[in-house]
Order: sequence, then C-alpha cells, then structure tokens
Amino acid sequence: MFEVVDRRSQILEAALEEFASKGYKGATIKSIAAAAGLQSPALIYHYFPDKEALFDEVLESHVPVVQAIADPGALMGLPPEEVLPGIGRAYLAFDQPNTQALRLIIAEALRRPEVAETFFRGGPGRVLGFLKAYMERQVELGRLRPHDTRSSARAFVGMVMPQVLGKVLFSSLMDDGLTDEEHLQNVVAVFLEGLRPEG
Amino acid sequence: MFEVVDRRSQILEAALEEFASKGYKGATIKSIAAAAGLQSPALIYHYFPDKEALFDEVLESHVPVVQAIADPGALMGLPPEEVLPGIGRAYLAFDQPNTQALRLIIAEALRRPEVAETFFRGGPGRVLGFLKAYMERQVELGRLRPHDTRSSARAFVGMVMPQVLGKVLFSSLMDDGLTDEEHLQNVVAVFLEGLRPEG
DNA sequence: CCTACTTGATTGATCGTTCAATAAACAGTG
DNA sequence: CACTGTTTATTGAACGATCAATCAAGTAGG
Repeated sequence: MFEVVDRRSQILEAALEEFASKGYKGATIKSIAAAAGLQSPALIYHYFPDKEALFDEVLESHVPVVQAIADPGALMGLPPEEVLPGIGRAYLAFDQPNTQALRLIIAEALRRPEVAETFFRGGPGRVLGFLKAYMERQVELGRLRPHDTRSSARAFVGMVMPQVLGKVLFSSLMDDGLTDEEHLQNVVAVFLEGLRPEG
Repeated sequence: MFEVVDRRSQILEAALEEFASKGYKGATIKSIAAAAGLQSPALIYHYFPDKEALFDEVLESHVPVVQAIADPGALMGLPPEEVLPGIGRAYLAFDQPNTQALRLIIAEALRRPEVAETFFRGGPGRVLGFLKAYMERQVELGRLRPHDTRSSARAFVGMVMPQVLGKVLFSSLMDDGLTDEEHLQNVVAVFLEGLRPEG
C-alpha cells in the first residue's frame, strides 16, 4: 500500500481549516472528520483525547514565532533603516495558510484569556519589547531624537497593521493597489523622518 | 407594578454581553435568557423570531458610527494639528460597552463576510477614505510634503491601533502606564514631523 | 372578554464522546 | 515461507446532554 499522508497530521490540517473558518464551537468533530476525509468521526478519538486537546495542538503548532528578532543582541547596533523594514516584512508575510492561523488565533483570543496571553507573549509582545529597547538604544546612539519609546514602538507596529488586517479581515474591500513593499517603504520613511534627530 | 426596563431592550442588552463574550455559537438562548433574568428562554421567542434575528438586531444597533468625520467638508481645510488628534481620539474612545460591541463585531467579521463588509463601510473604510482625501488636500495646500496618501492614511489609523487592541484583546498584558492621550500626542507629532514639507 | 405577556414541558436535531466489532499491520515461531 | 497471537487502525451504531424552537396553558390589565 502507498504510505498516504499520515492520519494525525491529516486531521490536524483539517482541524485548522475548520476551526479557523467556523470557530471552536462552530467546527464540529463531524465536520473536521469530513474535511479530513475520514469515514467516521470516531477515528479522531484514536489520535486525540478530545476536541479541546485537538484544538490546543492545532493552536500550539501555529503560534507564530517571530524570527525577525531571533537575535536581538545583533540587531541592537544596526541602523533603523535596516532593522525596521525587516520587522515590517515579518508582519506583512501573513499569507495562506498563515492567514488561517491568524484568524483562528484572533477569534479565540477574544474569548480565551490564556490564548490571548500565549499569542501576545509569543508574537506582538516580544516584538514590542524588542522595539522599545531598540528605540532607546538608537536614541542613545544619536540616530533618533529623544522621545517616548513605549509610544513609538506601538506606532511602528501599528503602521503596518491595517495592511495586515486588510488581508485577513477585509480581503477585497481594502484593495486599492498599494503593495506591501510600497507601504512598508513609505511607512519607514515617515517614521524615521518623524524621529530624526534635530539639527 | 413598576414599569421596569422594557423586556425587549433587556434581552438585547443581555444578548450583547453573551454574544460578545462567547460568540454566536457559544451564546445559547438559555444563557441569554438567564443573563437577562428571564425565567424561561421561551420568552425570547415572543420578542424575536429566532436566534439569528436577535443577533442581527444586536449587531445593527452597535455598528459604530464614526462621528469624528461627520462633516468631511468642514474638516478639509483645517490644519492636521487639529484634525488628526480628533480622529485618533474617536478611535481611542472605545470603552465599555463599546469594547464589547467591538469584540463581537471582530469575532463575527472573521467568519461572516457580510458583517465584515458592513463594519468596514460603516467605520474603518470611511475613515480611511476621508483621511486619504484629507491628506491629498493638505499636500495641495503645502502643509504636508508630497507622498502616497493611501499609505499615510493607513499608517495614521494604524498608529493608534495597538493602543485600542491592547484594551480590547490584551487588557492587562500591554499596560505599561502609557495613557491614550500621551500616545496620541506622540503619534501625531511623529507623523506630522515625518510628513513636514521640505525647507 | 380580549389582548399582550409569561411560563413549563416538550420536540426533533445535533452535539461530543464511548464502545464493541472488524480489518489491517506486525512480531515471533517453526 | 506459513501459521499464530498481538497490537494498531478504522468503522458503524449508540449514549446522554444540550441545542434552537414550538406549543398549550396560564396570568394580568384594559
């Protein structure tokens, strides 16, 4: 016999689709089984203890790890003209199936504090923390003017968000032809010009 | 008998709470009835045809109307130092029970395209549209340097978003003491400085 | 007596989950 | 290789719980 895709990951994949498009309650064991091409929902219980455990595993395997700041120390000295576009691109790289995972996470973060916390600490929180420290360092180095770095860290992350949300939430509604790279370029320019040291 | 709050709005209020915290599927007719203090879930069907109709009415009555740009014509000539903080404050004014409504809308927008569309056209879409036109006008007036206004409109809206999302999604996680007004002030300063005409 | 409001009981459908039975893959023995 | 015992994979049927929705009956005010 052909070694087909192994059943376990087959179920996980189908579960991601179902959870992302219908939510935890909306997706049923039956619909997941059907999406996975199983003849019986019971098979899911051979591989996973229950629906909740299946959900947790789907979630865990897709919490985005932000690789753009994998080595914070090395980035600290680099000029913002290099660092900021890298971080921006990491956010804008949300495409299928990352979009699915993001939808899933957002939806469940709204009503599960622990999901929100895990997600925040794994992604946005770390980036914000790094950016704040990085900005402070750049101010010390005289590359940026003194300012509230709590605020500027948020501001930079936020500037790329509408572009990301446009893809995840309002796919067609916001399409005016502005590409990710164009937007990123404009945004970095405005941000750096706005924080340029005086004189 | 005292004319207590009328039953209908009593149910609507409870439904908002339930839908926002548990989602459409998670909130049950029974739990809504309990939250509204009804003795029987059947009473809901006296005031609303079915669950879907109840949900639609809850949603309709809470789609945020952005009053900050109620009169676009009048704002067009005003300088950005006045206009931008006003728009920013409108976004940051999300508090209870607006937060609940926003959570509800985001959650359902993820899996109901028509909800996403209604929401977008009623809120973010109009603001983005206005901002784009407004930015173009300010460039014409020489108050801002020439640039891609599709991008800057998104950027400004985005800059305040992390602060809003912090309240809605990660209430405690992001609290570092930065107030809304401080953030808004910093953000507007960076944005305007970044787009200041040369010379 | 009429109308609007409120209730408990009930319906059929669907949920997550369990289970006993079957089929397939595997391991060891001769 | 063949035979046998054992574990793993898969299935259909079934269980109790809960869901949205219905209904007939009851209450109160005008």
